[in-house]
Amino acid sequence: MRAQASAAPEVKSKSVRSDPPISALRLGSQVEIAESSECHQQELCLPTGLLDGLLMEFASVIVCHRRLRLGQALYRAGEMFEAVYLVRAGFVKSVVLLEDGREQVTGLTMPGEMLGMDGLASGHHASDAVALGEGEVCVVPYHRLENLGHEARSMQRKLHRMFSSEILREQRMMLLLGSMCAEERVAAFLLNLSQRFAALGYSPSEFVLRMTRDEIGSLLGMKLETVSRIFSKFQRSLLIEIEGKHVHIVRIEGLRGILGV
Amino acid sequence: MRAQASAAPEVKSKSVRSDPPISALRLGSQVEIAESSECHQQELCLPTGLLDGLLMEFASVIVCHRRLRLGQALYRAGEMFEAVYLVRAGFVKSVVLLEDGREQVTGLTMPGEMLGMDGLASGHHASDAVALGEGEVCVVPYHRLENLGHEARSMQRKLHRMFSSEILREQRMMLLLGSMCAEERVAAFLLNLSQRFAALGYSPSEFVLRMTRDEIGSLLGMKLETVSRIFSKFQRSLLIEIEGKHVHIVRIEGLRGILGV
DNA sequence: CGTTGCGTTGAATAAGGTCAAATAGAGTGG
DNA sequence: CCACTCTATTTGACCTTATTCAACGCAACG
Repeated sequence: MRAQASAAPEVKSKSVRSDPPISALRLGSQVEIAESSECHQQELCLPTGLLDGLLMEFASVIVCHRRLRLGQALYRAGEMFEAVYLVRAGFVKSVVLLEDGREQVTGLTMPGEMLGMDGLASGHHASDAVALGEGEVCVVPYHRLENLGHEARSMQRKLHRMFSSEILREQRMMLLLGSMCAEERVAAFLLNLSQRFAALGYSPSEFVLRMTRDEIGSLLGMKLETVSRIFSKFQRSLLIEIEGKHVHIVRIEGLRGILGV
Repeated sequence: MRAQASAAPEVKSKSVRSDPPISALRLGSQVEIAESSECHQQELCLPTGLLDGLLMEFASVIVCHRRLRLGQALYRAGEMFEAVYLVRAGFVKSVVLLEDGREQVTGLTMPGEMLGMDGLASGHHASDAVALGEGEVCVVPYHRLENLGHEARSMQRKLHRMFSSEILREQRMMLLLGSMCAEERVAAFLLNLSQRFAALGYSPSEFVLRMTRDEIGSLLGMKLETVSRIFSKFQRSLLIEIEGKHVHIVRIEGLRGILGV
């Protein structure tokens, strides 16, 4: 039916950007990171100058950038762990596979966020990291991080906090998967995205999903049909407008209400 | 309310111990940690001399031990984060609460394992840690860990691995919650326990659950009745024998089969 | 010895999953 | 530029699974 989003779905996200990009984000100091001039305009990216605290802190140990295209893997499960990655532009999904072929999306990493920390324990990555479109990441070799942590106590602590944040994120995910019904999960998903887009200086009420219904379902522990039905239901209740991957949150309190907040 | 657990059920776990406690565990070196003489005999505890790599490594920064009794909290959500904890005896569950009162058990920590790392990111614990019976933990103040990591690079790496392991554990939990049916979850739960008991030198086929059906259900994302039904079903299929909290795994391959392994 | 918490079980119900069909867009090759 | 294919999405009908509600047994406890 309403399959649409032809020409420029990605471009839209750009037009949607509303807040001033270099707005009130707690920036500690300035940073000598390469300008994101190479960043494709059609991709959601970390606005130049708007850099997450993390990204700034670790700027000095970034050895290189890596471009990714749709479906390309940053790393795969089983590969040697050598670096963690800061997403600079685009979206990356993390996927773990069960022996029997089932797979589950365990995370979605947006610009300004870090991924890859799962590989440290065993020395090998435990999941696949796959780009959901064009993107770019900063490569942060682990041994450099070690040096950094060793030299400055404050750095060490930031590193730990980074790990801990990932633990928290997964904890919240477990809560979602373990104790929410399908509607609540989808509402929580949309609210979470909204908040993260806002933190990047983009509109919190209008954005483009980078995942298919199937991927969203995998992340939220449900089937793609269920995701689709719930999107449609939210639209009928005038909570959102959705057309393909383009989402407009109309009544954010309504979504919050579903979560009982 | 939930006061129970006085004398008997715990004693069973002792009689169950079968493998020699000081068996083939990859111990790196010996350790100068206080003997676990104070360890209550009726509690499952880290056998003297059998210490997890982690526990050994961090022995020098353990400032004190803390006894816990049933239902007592090691920490609660919102409390200041000051230390992580090594479980020496007994079991501890981690619980996170939703605003609306719902709660979910996010983890079960057994002797030799560490908990509390969730508090680092914000400086406040994000979950409650509650003892599932008598127990004892080693208190490892975070600032001491920092020192350790700062001084020795190898220590720093071990610390990171510890964090990473927790991330992996939660990732596996997300997989369980997001893509397994109820029977598979229960089978995975039993197999996981079996493996962890074995690592402690206890029988992998016979052990005592320390959680109620309700707590198990919360951990596995299902209702207590469902847990009970599945235990009964496994018993009817002669995969396990179960009587209250006492479990005997009869056909471990059968359980593995359910997981499609 | 009644009360209370925990566990088991059955019957009814609800939530999601499965299967199938229809539509539309995006991409491909001529 | 068009025909064709492939994939993503939506929706309906039906079915399976797990939850809900309720009853009951058991053991510990005051």
